[in-house]
Amino acid sequence: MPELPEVETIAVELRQALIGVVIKDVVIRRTDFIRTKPRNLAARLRGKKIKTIEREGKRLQVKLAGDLECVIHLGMSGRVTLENPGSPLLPHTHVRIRFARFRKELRFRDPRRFGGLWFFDGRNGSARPLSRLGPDALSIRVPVLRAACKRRRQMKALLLDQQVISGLGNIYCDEALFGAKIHPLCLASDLTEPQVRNLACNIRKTLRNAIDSGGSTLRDFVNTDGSEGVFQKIHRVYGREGQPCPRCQTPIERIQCAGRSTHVCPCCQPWG
DNA sequence: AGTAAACTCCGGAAGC
DNA sequence: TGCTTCCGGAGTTTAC
Repeated sequence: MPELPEVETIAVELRQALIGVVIKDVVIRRTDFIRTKPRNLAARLRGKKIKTIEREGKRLQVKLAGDLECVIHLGMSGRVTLENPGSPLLPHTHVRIRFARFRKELRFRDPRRFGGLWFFDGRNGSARPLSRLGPDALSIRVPVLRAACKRRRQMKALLLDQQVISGLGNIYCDEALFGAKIHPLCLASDLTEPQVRNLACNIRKTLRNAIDSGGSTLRDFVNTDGSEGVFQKIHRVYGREGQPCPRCQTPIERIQCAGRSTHVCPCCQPWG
């Protein structure tokens, strides 16, 4: 499940490899994986240089020469990889991008197809069917969070809303709320000023920590049972139902919040 | 109006 | 072994 830390790691790696690289051609194996595109996309991509690669929330934004732009969203099961052109195509590889004078090709896999690619130019750019993103969670500031918390809404539901704050998914919501000792079902409008400050700090810290350990840990575990190892290393409540809270040893509980499975320490995160 | 819940997409994984 | 059920990011729809 690529969340902000994974997307950030991917952005760094793609940037190192692909800035200044020129596209040779694009193989679209599933047309509906391309969610929006200008006319004659394939022809327009040919020969275009990659200018910038940025992360915005859980999305990747790739800017190309000639006012072309690509937004990548990985959804639940999306993977983007640089591979040798000859290596076997894994199932659900929907798009391949090959380059001039760069040996590897970029592949997009996504079994569940919750993700996708959006291409824009000056003409379709104004009507993007992508929602506007709130301020980035990795650098969320107290005044912004304070303003968001004026609403009478369950705290976790608010944090999951990408239009309020962008980048937090199910896992890091639980982790940040645990860090701040705030119950996910708390009304945002009931938070005290110290709680807001603490939460802002914990959102940044949780994500930064995941990026820092993810960068090395993810790589160490590639092609092994990697996700498991990383999981146990950095998550304190997520996926730990029944296991002792790392702070107070009380068993972690799993509840439902905003339709998502939610992990909480009933002792550290009192409700009401 | 603002919030919440249900529904949609889909296939992997878990459970029976 | 083979079926059914659950799960979820995010947009849309529906209801309170």
